[in-house]
Amino acid sequence: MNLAKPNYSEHKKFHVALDCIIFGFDNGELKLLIHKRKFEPFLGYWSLFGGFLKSGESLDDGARRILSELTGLEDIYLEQLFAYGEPDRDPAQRVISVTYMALIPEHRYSQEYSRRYGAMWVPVKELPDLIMDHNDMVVKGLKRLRKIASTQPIGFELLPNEFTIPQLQSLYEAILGEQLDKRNFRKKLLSMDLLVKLDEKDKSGSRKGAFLYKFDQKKYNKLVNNGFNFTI
Amino acid sequence: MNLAKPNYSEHKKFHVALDCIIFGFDNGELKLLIHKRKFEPFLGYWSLFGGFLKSGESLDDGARRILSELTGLEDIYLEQLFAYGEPDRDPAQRVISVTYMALIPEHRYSQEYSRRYGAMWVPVKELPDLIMDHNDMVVKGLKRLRKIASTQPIGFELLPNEFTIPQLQSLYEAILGEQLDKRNFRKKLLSMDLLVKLDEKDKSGSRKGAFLYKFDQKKYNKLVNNGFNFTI
DNA sequence: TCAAAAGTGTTGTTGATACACCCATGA
DNA sequence: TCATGGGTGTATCAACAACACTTTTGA
Repeated sequence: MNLAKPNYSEHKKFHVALDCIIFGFDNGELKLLIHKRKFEPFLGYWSLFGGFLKSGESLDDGARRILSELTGLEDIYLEQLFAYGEPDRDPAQRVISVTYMALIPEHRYSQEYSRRYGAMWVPVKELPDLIMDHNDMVVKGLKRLRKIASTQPIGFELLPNEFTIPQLQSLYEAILGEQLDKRNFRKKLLSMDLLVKLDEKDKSGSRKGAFLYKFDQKKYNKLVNNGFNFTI
Repeated sequence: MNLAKPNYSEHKKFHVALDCIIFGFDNGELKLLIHKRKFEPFLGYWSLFGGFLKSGESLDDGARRILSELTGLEDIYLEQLFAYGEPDRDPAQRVISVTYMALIPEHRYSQEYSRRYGAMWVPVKELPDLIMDHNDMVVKGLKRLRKIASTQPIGFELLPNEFTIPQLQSLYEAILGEQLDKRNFRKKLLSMDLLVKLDEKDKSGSRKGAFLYKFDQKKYNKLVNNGFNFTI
């Protein structure tokens, strides 16, 4: 073999897939969007949203394409997590899969898409058996979500634009899997000065109603430039 | 197209490469092991240690194989970092590359291998231009190293089995890129009760000599099982 | 009028930081 | 004897955890 000028073609090629771990939050529960797989092997079994990488697109582009094809949504939070490549992970053929974590406010995902793709939101605590190594992917994704959510303000990606403090707390409790003290939580959040209080109240959760807030992205960006670190 | 039973073969395949970001520590400096690339394109240019994934092996196995081929070392710390897939990242042909971070105690890497592969330890602060997106990979790798080193006891992977507290501190200073107070550092480290003090002193660094310590992996494992969190 | 969730402050504890001097030794 | 790096303790401050009662309102 001529070491100096080998042709890449002597090396094997592989299918590359992208699998999306899609988190949502509703009714106090952290959920995952899964669907029934549309092709063999494992046709009809619960699976993450996935697809194959195409020639002209980057990994990020591919994940974004798959997500928007299957949900109709653009501009959603998406982040690469991990590459899976056990030789026998897909019984049909060798596939390298790169996972992405996506955060979707549940109300933005339409019933129509849900019907069209046989998709369902399931609480992460009651996750059914998924195909291949998809359950491992979710476990790893959940760990990453916890880590990221406690060091960056991504929780807001899972809520409507306007939300209440109790909603936000309930979201963090679901993500972190533990109860939080409401006084400490509120104190901490408001002390970071990232939320804008609105005049309006949301009365859906209680008779008294809770004030709505918005996350101030610009202020956050400024703070970060000055060395600020978000923590919950 | 029959959605129910598509054949994978309708999808494109890609070369998959593994690139190793190899950190070392010597003389108070954090270093990176790079070498002159042995094939076109970019023959003779500085590059990370890399290679192509083979059919039967997992990503981890592939990274481990490449590392052991190029260094002669087994049993070294290795962890997957990130997948790179921009369509034009390799001008010759489309290649998806998965990076791994490796930690090698510098004294374990032999001159012989260094000569054989044209490899060199360079301080991360004075990194030359590397091929393609390898500089990006290193930047990302360094960030991950900082994060991991401050939450898990992996610093020891970069030192000899027996080391002194000042050595350890100097390593952490190099990784974190900041000076640390020696009293606080020592206090914190010893309070975790993970180090075993030996009777011997290392006199290479000073006339007085500093006591040698060993990291107690078993004790650490036990502590972790009880919910212990390492932090520097 | 009452049930149910929203909202509010203080205190104690713990962990992080800042800081200066003596010790042991080989040259 | 002196220059060099090793080794030690305390005081202050900030962040976090624990904790209980009042308010509002629709039914």
